[in-house]
Amino acid sequence: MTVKELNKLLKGLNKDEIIKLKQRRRTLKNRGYAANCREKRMTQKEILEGEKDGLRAEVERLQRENDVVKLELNSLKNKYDALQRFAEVNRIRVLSPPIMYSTGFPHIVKAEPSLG
Amino acid sequence: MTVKELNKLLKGLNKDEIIKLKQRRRTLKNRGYAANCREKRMTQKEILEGEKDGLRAEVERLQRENDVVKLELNSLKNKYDALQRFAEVNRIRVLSPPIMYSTGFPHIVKAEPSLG
DNA sequence: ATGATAAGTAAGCAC
DNA sequence: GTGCTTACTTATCAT
Repeated sequence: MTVKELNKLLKGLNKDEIIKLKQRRRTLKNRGYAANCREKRMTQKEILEGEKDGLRAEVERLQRENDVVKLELNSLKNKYDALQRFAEVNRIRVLSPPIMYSTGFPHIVKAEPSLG
Repeated sequence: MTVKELNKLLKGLNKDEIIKLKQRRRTLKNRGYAANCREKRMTQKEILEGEKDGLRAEVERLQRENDVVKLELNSLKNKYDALQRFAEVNRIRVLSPPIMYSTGFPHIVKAEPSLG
């Protein structure tokens, strides 16, 4: 390939010999181009598959994250509901003053739900 | 192609003529196989890209869903905190009986937070 | 002229 | 023998 001009220096040849040599050089280069082309095809295919794998991993990550957040949400919903029931009980007791017994302390009508 | 056996019926020929014909048939078939192969390659590439697109869509869907759930979670956290502060106030009032004024009703020390 | 790519050809593998 | 795949060659296109 570095013989680019060198070949031309070999001009002391039959003209069709020169043509044949030039054609030979072209063919060899084409061989390289073809190989190049094939490799590029495979490379791009691998890239594509790599991107696919990356996306699949991302999907799984997001699904796990999603599951976690949904569990958190459910858990908090339960806590919230429990707290709300508890608050309702107390609000009622506040709005209508608690029954007083001889102890002088208000009667606890319902046990507190666990608040985690 | 349906001339499979028909070619053999044409056996009244120079033996190398027969070989040449068989080779010709093989070459033509190979041409078809090659085209087939190329088309398959392109098809599979398209399939791969389709799967990639599907996964990308899935990722976006999950991200949106994730965002929604996280917003829900945050919103509920706020509600929960507000409710908890409210409950604390009332719980205190319950544990140490509310101050009574001349009206005979307990004094509301702090406004209730909005409970949605 | 050089590089890339599509189509065709031939070699080799697998059934 | 048939079909598929790979490497090579050729034709063609763009730079």
